Amino acid sequence: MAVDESQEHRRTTIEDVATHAQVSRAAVSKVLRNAYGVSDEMRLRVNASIDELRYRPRISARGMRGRTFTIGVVINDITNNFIADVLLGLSSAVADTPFQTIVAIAERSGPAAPAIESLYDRQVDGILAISPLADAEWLDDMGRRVPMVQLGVHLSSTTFDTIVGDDSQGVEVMMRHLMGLGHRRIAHITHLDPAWISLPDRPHIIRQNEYRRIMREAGLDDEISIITARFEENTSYIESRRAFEAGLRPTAIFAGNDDAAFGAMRAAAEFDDLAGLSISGYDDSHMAANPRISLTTVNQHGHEMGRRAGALLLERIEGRRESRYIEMPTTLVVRSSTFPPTT
Amino acid sequence: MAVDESQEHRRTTIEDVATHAQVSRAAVSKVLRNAYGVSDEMRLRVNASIDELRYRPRISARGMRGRTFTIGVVINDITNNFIADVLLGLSSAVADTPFQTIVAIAERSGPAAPAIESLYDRQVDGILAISPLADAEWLDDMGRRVPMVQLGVHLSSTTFDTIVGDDSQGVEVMMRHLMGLGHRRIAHITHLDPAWISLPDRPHIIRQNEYRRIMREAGLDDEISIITARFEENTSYIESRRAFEAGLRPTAIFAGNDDAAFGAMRAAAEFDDLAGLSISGYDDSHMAANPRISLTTVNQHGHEMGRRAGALLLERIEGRRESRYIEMPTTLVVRSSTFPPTT
DNA sequence: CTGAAAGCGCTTACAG
DNA sequence: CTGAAAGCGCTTACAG
Repeated sequence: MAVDESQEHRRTTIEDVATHAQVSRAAVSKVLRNAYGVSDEMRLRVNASIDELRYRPRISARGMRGRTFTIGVVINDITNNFIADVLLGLSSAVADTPFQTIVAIAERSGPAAPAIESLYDRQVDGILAISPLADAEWLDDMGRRVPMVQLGVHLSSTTFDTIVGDDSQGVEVMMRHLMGLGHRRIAHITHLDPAWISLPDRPHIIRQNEYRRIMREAGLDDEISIITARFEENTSYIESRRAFEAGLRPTAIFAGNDDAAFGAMRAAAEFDDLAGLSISGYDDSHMAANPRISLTTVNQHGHEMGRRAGALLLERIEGRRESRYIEMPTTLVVRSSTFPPTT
Repeated sequence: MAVDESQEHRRTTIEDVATHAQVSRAAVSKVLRNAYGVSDEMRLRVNASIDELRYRPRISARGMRGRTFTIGVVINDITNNFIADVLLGLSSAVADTPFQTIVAIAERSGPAAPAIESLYDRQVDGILAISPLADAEWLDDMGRRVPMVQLGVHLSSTTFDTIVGDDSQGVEVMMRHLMGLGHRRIAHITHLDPAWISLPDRPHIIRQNEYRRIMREAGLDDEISIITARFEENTSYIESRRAFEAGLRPTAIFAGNDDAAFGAMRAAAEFDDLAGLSISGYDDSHMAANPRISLTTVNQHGHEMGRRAGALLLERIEGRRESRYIEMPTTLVVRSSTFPPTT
């Protein structure tokens, strides 16, 4: 005997508890959900059995009759500090509810659809999609199928809620800061989306367009120069380096994201005549505050965005159907990586 | 009519597809799973209906009769680069399988149990627990319930597999490096676990013990000094600062983790007489390579660890029952943050 | 208060 | 090749 005891990972079920406590499955179910109509004596007995057998109900089975009490989040970059802040904010909004959060990680520059569908297949009660790489119509359709909040892309929908940072404002305060210091030759680092996506309102596109607009309005059309990289340290390093080698000599670089700014820093360090280059970013990630980095950047208040996204999602799960569109202000954080031009 | 069409988020079911394609549910199920015994004509018809209705089977319902094809990962720090590398490695191992990965994030210094149980409740087919903050017996019991691999803690079990970095070796090469540069007054920054946990073999404990052992064996008992912080930039900044204010003046600091090293850097920058302080870390995170940081550190090969963890987990899911214990070598990465003592 | 029964959406033997 | 039926582990009306 006992030969196969640990072999099969058989789960304890509600039936086991019912047998052990000598009651019906329905009774166990009621105790589980604190439903009305159970005697104290029965409740005690059932709870004892639950503890003794270390029973935990399967969410799947539960989900067949209703909710799974699960919120799914889709992200595409696990090291991104802004996303980490958003997740912390979401946690704070969800903490006192019975909902659990699970995260699906989409491929870095790959489509968000597989990750979103994977959550949908697992029957989450709601989805938070962070800057998803997906078509507007596809997202619309998804919003029809499951309560959804989208964070980052300036895209309003009738089927899901949207919460974005005020990217125009963020870029404006940053550009005003740089121009105020006396910079005119300001380059911008942007993120290249894969060719198959045509979603015009992703944050980096807005930032790039605003950069162009502000340069033009300042009469600096000729100084506009864009380094096309990715919002990631290494690609930004490579592309910045390539641009510097090709002769680009701005007095300031405004990177569309902190990681891209870090990459530009690394590249600039390799050119003696770029010692006086000002560099700024976007996101106010943790390392931006490091004294050796001390990056001027734009804080998007990710924690608060995540918290509000969580609140919106809970409302939707509870039945709200009208769409919300929220734009949150940003804050300029001035540090020592930006200073007046030295040439 | 049509008043409630978008109101209820009703899902398309296998029944809907069967009706639409004029076949039985069993037939749809077979097409779904590419099972034998379906005529080409029927397959075509069913697939057409599936596409038209955009039908996706519920994993929950599927899971009731078998697997959910889901791997659950538990992490406690979303911004940690080492963990990000592990996740990428896991993805590469799981990429060509039907398994999907979902992540549950445990509270930063809180117990891992709720996150692990949440995955278990959702009936994942296997769990990868990264440096879980949990009792050994509790983990043992969990391993009996579900295929599990634990990464990080030097803890061998009969119910789950373990994969760890060779922390002793990592500390040894780092200490040898520092001592080789001529350092004798070497301080160590460690991580403080919450009081309720008593798992002696977490990585930072091993690192601290090795540091002590090597110092003693070098006859440097009197120079041993430990800064107790957390493996996180800000706490490390605060505690390092406090130690410096109290008069601690090492020539080198070996932090048990890169983020802790970054915090120490920030603190040291505030003391003029610490300009010649060497600082090193552990993990080889992305920012360690930044030219302004250029941190000497230990690479744990997180990607490879994650890949092997994924392979172990798949084996377990396929039925292996004997436990594996794998220890992976580390590599010293020397950069410019360490140099001979200046005093 | 308590429990028998139906049902959620799938898959799996099993007949035909 | 095709489908009717049972069953997975829960919850939910509904009787008693």
